[in-house]
Amino acid sequence: MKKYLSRKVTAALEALHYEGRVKLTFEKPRVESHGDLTTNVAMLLAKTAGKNPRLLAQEIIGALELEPDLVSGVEIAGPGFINFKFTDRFFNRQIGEILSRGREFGRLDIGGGKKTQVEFVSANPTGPLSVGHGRQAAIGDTIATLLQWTGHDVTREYYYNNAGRQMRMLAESTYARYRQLFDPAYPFPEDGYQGEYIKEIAERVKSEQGEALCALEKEQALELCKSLAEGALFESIKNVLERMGVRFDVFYNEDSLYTSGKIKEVVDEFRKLGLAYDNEGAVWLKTTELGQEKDRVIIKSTGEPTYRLPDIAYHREKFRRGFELIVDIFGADHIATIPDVLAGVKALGYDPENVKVVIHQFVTLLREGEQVKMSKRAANFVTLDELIDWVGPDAVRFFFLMRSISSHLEFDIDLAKEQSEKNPVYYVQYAHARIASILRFAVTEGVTESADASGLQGVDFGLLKEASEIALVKLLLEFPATVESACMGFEPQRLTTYLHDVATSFHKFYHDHRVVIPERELSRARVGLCLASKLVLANGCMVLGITAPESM
RNA sequence: GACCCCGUAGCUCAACUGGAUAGAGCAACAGCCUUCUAAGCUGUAGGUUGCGCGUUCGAUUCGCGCCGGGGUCACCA
Repeated sequence: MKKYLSRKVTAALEALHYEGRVKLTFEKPRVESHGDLTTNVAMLLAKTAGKNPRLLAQEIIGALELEPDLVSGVEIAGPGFINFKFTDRFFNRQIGEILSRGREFGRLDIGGGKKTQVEFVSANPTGPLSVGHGRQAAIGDTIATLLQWTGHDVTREYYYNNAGRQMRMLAESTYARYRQLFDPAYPFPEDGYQGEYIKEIAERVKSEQGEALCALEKEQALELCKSLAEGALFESIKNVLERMGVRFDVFYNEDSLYTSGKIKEVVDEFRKLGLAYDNEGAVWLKTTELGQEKDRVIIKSTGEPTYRLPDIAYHREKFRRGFELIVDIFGADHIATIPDVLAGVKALGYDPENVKVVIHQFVTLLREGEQVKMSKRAANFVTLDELIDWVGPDAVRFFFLMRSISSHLEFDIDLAKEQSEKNPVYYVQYAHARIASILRFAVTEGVTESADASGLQGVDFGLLKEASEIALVKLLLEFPATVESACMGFEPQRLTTYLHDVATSFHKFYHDHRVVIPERELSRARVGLCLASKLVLANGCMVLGITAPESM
């Protein structure tokens, strides 16, 4: 549609010798009465041409050569918009295209097979995943799928660290809880992890090992506790991710950066570049020379690196592994680390433009109208597992994706739990199930042989002329563009909003017109429209990672 | 104090990257099932887009300054 008009208007501009002065764009007007597409070229040209935009528009229209069976109207409106209206035929003939592309409808080629990595969740195995991780999992997984749908070669990656201070504390907490099973007075470390899950892990250690750890040297016992706790936590993390339908291709261990010498390599290289120096026993990175406000420590005086160093090394490895587009999904609390990492990567000779950092804001849970305060240390925090238990994986994913990434997300548990029939996700799924039901009925009544496109050869979709039919078709045809804009802007909420609109448009069509009717040809055309709607809903749900049920 | 995100209907949020008359869902009110799923549809009401300047044909969107909420500012990750 845009392509067609773009060709025609360009030709007109050339005929008038206005070509190349401004960028020609078409947009879908918000208001339906303004037509199907609009362009503002006349207004943009007005300045350089020194003419009234409405007069210019008139000139352009005069030079246009359009086919009347495709375009039914062209008019000048407002300050100088040129509005185009297409014929119903132009739209409804494209239903056939949706049907023939089927489960592929909405897929695009624009990525050109670009090797792309999406890193997300990346929580260290020190506790169960929180609802915040859940939002990240939903966002990351959906962005990854969107990238696949737009023709990128995508790797989903989880980066974790099973060494360091946090893991040490995990081991000590587990060990203390274990010892408390035998001696309730055994002291618990001051900064230990308070959560119940530590006690559960300790119970597991006891059932597997009995009293054996009490007899061991403490260091040895801690080592054992660490690996048992890590194993248990990773198992639960993978389990809950699986419940959400998230599967990673690669789990990348930070430790491998040390054992393979990559960390040292980076430090040496910074020294060689004159970007690293020693001061007060620590190694500093001259981030000031890289456009930052102050220099940063990369190796502490204790000899341990700060998080920046492995992060930089890791990002370099991403480039070295051949990723052309690197997408990092981070929570708002990690925002401060990004400039250092990007500056470091740039200093090492890689283009930070190829790293897209997507930062999402936090999730607030509401229960009985009260905000649920959450802290990993304190015992009161809602895990992702619990949230899924309450509202189900589809609602969890959909809710997490409904809001724009940069907005705080408020998740009302009671609403999602008690009034689930009012969830938008059910609204969308219901539309899909309803269509499935109609198609089954159409088959029973002999309108078509099967509930797919195979029985619809030679159907004349031109028979669809009703307002709610055409409105639905137009909306369905916007699916690929919606996938594209959701992907390019890293804004999955565009898709949830869109699917809700499709469901609304379908419900309205359903309400206005019966599908299975005596007029056989019209009935078959409507079956085609139902099928096309079902495909768009199903494909959209697939991208969002939620189910599209055949019945509810 | 510095930097980042947010501020849109009573509530939760959209708004296709600067377009025309700012839209949905809850909540409120009034209607619609003898018929393919009423988990649905139709209508009413609800707004100075936090406030003020500026940029231009045109601003919820871009810039500056305030106000309010959240976040980050370690030799923690």
